[in-house]
Amino acid sequence: MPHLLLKDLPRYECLLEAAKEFPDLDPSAVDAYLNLLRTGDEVFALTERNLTQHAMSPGRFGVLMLLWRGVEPEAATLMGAENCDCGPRTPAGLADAAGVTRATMTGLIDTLERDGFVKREPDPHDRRMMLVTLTPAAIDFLRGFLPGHFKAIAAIMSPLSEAERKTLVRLLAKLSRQTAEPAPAAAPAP
Amino acid sequence: MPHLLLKDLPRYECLLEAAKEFPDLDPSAVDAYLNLLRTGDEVFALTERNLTQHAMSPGRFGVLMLLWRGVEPEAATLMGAENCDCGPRTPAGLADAAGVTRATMTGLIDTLERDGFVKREPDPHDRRMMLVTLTPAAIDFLRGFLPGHFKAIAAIMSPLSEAERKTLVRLLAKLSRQTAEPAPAAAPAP
DNA sequence: CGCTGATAGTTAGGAAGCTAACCTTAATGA
DNA sequence: TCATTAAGGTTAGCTTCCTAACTATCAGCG
Repeated sequence: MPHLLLKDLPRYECLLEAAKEFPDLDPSAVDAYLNLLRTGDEVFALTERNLTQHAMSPGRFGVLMLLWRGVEPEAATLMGAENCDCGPRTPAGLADAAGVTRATMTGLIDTLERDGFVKREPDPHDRRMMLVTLTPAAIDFLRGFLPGHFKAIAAIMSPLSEAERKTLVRLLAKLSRQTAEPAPAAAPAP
Repeated sequence: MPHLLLKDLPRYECLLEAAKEFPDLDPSAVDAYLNLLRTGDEVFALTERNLTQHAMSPGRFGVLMLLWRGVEPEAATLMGAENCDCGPRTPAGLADAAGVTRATMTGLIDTLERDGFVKREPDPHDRRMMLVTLTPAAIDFLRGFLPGHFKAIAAIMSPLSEAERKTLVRLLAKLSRQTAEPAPAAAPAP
C-alpha cells in the first residue's frame, strides 16, 4: 500500500499534547492532513483492487481512458475533451496528459502492447514520433469494466448526501488551490 | 506522480453528459471521488517534495517516526502510543504498524541502515528476531526536519477555518467507514 | 548547405511497493 | 521426546514510478 504510517492515526488529544513540544504543530491542520491522506488512500486502494481483479493497473487504465477519447464520442465528454479534441496519440502527449514522465509512459505502453491493448505505429509525418492506438480488445475491456467501476465509485460515495458531496468538493478545491501556490512554508534544505 | 489521469478533471457538465451513456455513472459521486484523489495526491506530493529535499522518502520517514516513539516521550504521544507503549522494534512489528509487507520493511531498513539512520541487532531472547534501533543521526535528522514539516502542513491547511477542518474530517470519516465495509459493489471478475 | 538546439522515444539504473518461496527458530502437542 | 506447525527475516523476481543519459529527427539560422 502506498502511503506509509497511516494505519493508526494519533488521537486528537495526542496531537494537542505533542503541540506542547512542537510549537509549529497545528493540531487541527495535522488532523485534517492525516485524515485526507488516509481516506484518499483507502478510496484509491478499493479502485486499485477492482482493477487488479481485471488484471489492470491504475496507470495502464489511465492510458486506455485517454486513448479512448479518440474512439468514442461519450468518452470524449467523460474525459473533458473540448470540442472534438481527439485525445493524445503519441507517448509524449499521453505522458503530459497523464502527468508522468515520457520514460514512464514508454513502460506503460510496453506492457499494454504486450497484453494486446494498444498498437504502436510510426507517424508518417514526423519520423521521431509514434502513434499509439487502441485495439478492439481494449475497447471491449473498457465497455465491460466501466459500468462496475462507476458502480463502485457510487458505492464509495453513498454515505454522503448530495449537499455533503458539494461541501467536500468545495473544501478540497480550497486546498487544491493552496497547493498550486508558489510554495508553502517548508523546512529549509540542509 | 502516483495517481495517473488526475491532471485535468472533467467538468461537471461533462459528467452529466457521460451519465447519459453510462446509467451507472453517478455524476456527483465521480466528481467527489476525483477531487478527493487529486487533492490527496497534491497534498502528498508537497510532503514528498519536502522529504526528497532532505534525501528522505515517505516510507523511510514513517519508519523513523515509528521507531522514535521508543526514544522520545513526546514522540510517543504524537504517534498515538498508549501508556508508555514504546513502539515496534522488530521488522515484523514495524511492517504491521506501517501497513506494508515484511519484505518491503526489509528493503526500507536496508536503505536506512546503509544511510546510517538505524542499526540492526539480534534479539537476545528470540534468535529469529532482529531489533531495530535509531542512531543519533536519525534523531538529529528528525529534530531538524519536523518543525519545517509541521509548518508545511499548517500552510497546506491554512485556507480552511477551524470549522471547515472539522467538517472535512467528519465527511472523510464517513467515507473511511464505508471503505472499511466488507465490499462495495464492484465489477464482477472475468 | 550545414550547425545548433529542441523534441520524441528509448534505455539504464535506482527506489519502493507487491507475492511467493525459503531457511531458521520457537511453540505446540501427541 | 520429537514431529508438526507457526512465526520472523530474507531473497528473488515483478511492477511502476523516477532521473539521467543516449539516439534520431526536425526546425532555424548563419
